Amino acid sequence: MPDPAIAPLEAHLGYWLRYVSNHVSYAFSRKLAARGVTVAEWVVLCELYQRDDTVPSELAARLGMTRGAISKLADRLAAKALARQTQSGADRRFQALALTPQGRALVPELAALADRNDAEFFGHLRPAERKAIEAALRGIVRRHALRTVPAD
Amino acid sequence: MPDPAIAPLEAHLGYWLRYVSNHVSYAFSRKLAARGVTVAEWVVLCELYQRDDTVPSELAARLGMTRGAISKLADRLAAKALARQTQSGADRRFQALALTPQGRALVPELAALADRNDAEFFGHLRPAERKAIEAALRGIVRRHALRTVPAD
DNA sequence: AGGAGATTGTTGACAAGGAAACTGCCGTCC
DNA sequence: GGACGGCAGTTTCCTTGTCAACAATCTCCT
Repeated sequence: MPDPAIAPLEAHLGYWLRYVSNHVSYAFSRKLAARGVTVAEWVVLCELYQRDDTVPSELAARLGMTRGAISKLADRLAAKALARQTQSGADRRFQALALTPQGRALVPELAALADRNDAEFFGHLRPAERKAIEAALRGIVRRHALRTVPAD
Repeated sequence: MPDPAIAPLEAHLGYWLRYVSNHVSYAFSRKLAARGVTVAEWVVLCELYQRDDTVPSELAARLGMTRGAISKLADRLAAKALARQTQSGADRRFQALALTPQGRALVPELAALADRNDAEFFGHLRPAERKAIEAALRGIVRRHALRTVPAD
């Protein structure tokens, strides 16, 4: 008896999603690497840029990462002098993160790289097409009540 | 002077792509974990199912992974008795991989999980919508001539 | 023939994240 | 007021992948 036929990987939408997503992230990571930053670090920097003094556990929840991962990431950012721990609140358990001036100055440059990367991959799509895809993806997020989970 | 405003992460299509892709992969990995298999292992098993005696370097190129990664992956599959190395060709450098009977029997079950996972996330989309997204993603792959992540 | 160069798979060092145990710090309940 | 449970960060170990160096093997060119 012959082996049962199975659907090839390319028949799954999830396959193409992951395929393209990996390439987009990879291309972006190359651009960021030229500035000595990783994608995960960029995401944290971006969060801190928009809301400074954010607490690690908050970041972990928002980015879908472990507190342990954030802890190490914060160390790396501190080693690069892009962020530092602050002791703002009264509760000494909370050790918020804040951008250093260097970090704050860097974010807009990285944001430009992000814009460029997105345009590079999706700029050729017609606006309606873009909107449709984004709406579908947002719809999936809403349907599955996805909130916490892996950033990478 | 106030900080320059930057586009939020959610303004980028790449963000949503990665977000959803990570969730889909994560959900799939949970299903596979129940069978003691990882996503990377599943991909290799699937390749071998459709074309046995595939050479590691070919797998590496096709999957966008390093030869070293494939080597370790092959070790893991061998340890689980799902695949084994064969010495089919004349060139003794090539040590092709082939599924064991257990591995071959397992693949259709895993394929069912993949089908279920895909349906879970994308089954609610109208066929036209599905096709449009897949076409857009395929178009991006074609436009950028993505085939292999330049691993080295 | 025979050696230079390329290719294949393997191995070791490193990076980055998850899981779980551990350390402080806080609030509550007696 | 003091022990106890709960929460925030850290640390340790494990997994998995890349990178770079390596040995074995083949190809080609003279």
